[in-house]
Amino acid sequence: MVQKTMLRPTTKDLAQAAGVSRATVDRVLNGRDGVLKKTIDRVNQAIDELGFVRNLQAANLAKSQNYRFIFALPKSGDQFLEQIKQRIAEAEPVFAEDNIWCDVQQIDDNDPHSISAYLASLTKNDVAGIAIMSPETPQVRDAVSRLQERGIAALPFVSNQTMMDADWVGVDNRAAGATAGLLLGQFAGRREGSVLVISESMQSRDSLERRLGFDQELNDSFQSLRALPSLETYGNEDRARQIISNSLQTNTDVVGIYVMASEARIPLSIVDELGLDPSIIKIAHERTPFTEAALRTRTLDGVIAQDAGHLVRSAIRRLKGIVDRRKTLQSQENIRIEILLRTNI
Amino acid sequence: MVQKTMLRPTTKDLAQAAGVSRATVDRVLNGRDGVLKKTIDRVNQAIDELGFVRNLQAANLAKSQNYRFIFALPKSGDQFLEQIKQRIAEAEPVFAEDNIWCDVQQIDDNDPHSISAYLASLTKNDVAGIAIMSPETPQVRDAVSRLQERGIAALPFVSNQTMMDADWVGVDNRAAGATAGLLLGQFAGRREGSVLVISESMQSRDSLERRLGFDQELNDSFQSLRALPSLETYGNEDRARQIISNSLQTNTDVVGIYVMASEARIPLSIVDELGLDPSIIKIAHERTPFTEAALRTRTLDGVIAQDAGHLVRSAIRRLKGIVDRRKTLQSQENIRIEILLRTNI
DNA sequence: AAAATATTGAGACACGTACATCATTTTGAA
DNA sequence: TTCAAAATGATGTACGTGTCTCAATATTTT
Repeated sequence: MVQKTMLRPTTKDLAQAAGVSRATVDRVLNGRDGVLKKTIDRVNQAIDELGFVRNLQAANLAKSQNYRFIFALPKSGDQFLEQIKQRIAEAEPVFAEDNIWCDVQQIDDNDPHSISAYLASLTKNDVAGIAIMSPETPQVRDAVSRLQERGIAALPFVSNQTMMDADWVGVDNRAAGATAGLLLGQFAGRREGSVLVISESMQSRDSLERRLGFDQELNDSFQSLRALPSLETYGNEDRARQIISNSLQTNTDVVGIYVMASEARIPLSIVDELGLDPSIIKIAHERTPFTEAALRTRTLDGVIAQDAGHLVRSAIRRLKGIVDRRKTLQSQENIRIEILLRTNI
Repeated sequence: MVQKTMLRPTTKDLAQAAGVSRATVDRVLNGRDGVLKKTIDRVNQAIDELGFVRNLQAANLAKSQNYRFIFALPKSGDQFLEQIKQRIAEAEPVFAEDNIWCDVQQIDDNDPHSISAYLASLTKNDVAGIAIMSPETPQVRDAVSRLQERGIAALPFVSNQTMMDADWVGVDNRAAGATAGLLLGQFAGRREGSVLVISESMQSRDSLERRLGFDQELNDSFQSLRALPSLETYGNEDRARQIISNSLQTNTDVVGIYVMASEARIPLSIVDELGLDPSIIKIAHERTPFTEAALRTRTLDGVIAQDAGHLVRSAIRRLKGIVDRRKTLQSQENIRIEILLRTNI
């Protein structure tokens, strides 16, 4: 049995080392009560000495644990949302072998009541965890807490959450805006002039934070550039055309355009129609088929992105980590602010 | 048994659906012979119909499969190598619960013979897979093939492999060099002048490919910039000081410096000593404590990096994927060329 | 001291798959 | 038809843990 000593210790070994029975080891490991503190310590000491790590696979098998996760996404969506759905679908067969099953549930994100009603309807039997992408409202906040009380893992996902809450999946939008500012400022060289800022709406926290970071960076490091007030398209193409061309007529010294919205296609097509000086620096957000193509054709100079696949997988891993009550790897779950240029698409 | 139908099907269900015994299902699933083609088809059809996915955890338990992986790294190392070792150590406790155990083995990478001797000594019992970071030589190449023949998963890691071989973990160094070129070119604005290129040695494939991409990008898009011949430091500080100051005296029109070596500290400190015009654009490779600090203090304008943690985890997942004979998620294993600016560190 | 309670032990079964053995059926060839 | 070979079935054990039940102690209370 020389080999035996090389293998990882089991609860049986642990019981022997601690001088207790397997039943007691189980009581300690799973935090059941009715065990003397002295005994608990003895077992924990043995755990350290042996370097015991529970076999998660065997444990899950015994519990017939399965990981059913739901991604609650908004109904109406841009290309970035499509990317996310695609990544979820892509991840499915791979995660399936790990006993992880993901469903997408699309919810009307304009109606906080319907979201919280949906969340309230979920049982621990239906689902082990849920990643929620929705604007932050008190209703949703409440529903999330109540989910957690019922033992369902819940995780804010990508969108619009307060920075206070460390427990979410997404990027620091202020830093993303600052990065956009730095890139635009540097790319503009020593030119002077104003910068067009286009967003879909300044209602969302995303937009506000990006704008904050962008302005701050421009103020700090590129004082020759002047950021104009945000133009809000409300997702309406006609309106977008109107306000963009208006603004370009009024401001003849535009040297840069920052498209803050995660749907860059409409604003950029309009800018393209207007036939501006190609030396004007254009920065947008999120990797989509459109922005990729635009980078290649040099219609776009840079893209600030968060990797949709990474977001999805990180959410899944974090949900699983919560269910397993285990430590997650912080550095892995830090979603990076990516900079895409035409050379590193 | 309403619930039962909602759970994932087992081999038992599969046997029933296919109208065969569990033993035959086992024969089909594990590719044993002595089964009629007709029967195999019937089982496969049932697999599709039921959406059967084998329970990897249960299978591993039954096989008492364990994943022992080795990272074979060079002995001599820069800060980037330190980063990698740190990430491996960091990943350890997290992967341990998944029954994955990683060891680091440091090898003299100047001696191809000692590497291949080491690789030849490994048994399938010792180790399930190995990630190898070493310059490409015929000896190593051979040793790797022989590893695979013996059923040990082997994976080129990070360094110096031919682009031909799709099965490796690392970034496209040509694209990384091009990205450095694009960033430097754009950041330099419309200035004209020459660009200092500093490397440790042009012997390695890494360096050659980076240089290739860098030059190509400068030629294509920034013709006002002229890249000087590579300065090779050979990791020697005195030599570095000598050749860098020499070059700067000869070329008074330097507007940018590209540090291609993964060890940026020495060249950049020297440049710093010489007290150059701070408007000179400086680009380096790899995230290290030094480059992070340099970005913050604006000593450095941009860093092209590959995420060490991502590299490590990707290698582990890929090795595990090979051992499990399962499909891996391509998009996940694509190592991104990261651009770090001071706003997105 | 007796009774009640708290703590621990011993053992069995389950989870889904791998793997082995032996029995039975089917098939093909002589 | 008969027999051997091939194909399939039936069944048991193992993997490491979770979760029961019931018995055996140890400790406290009355």
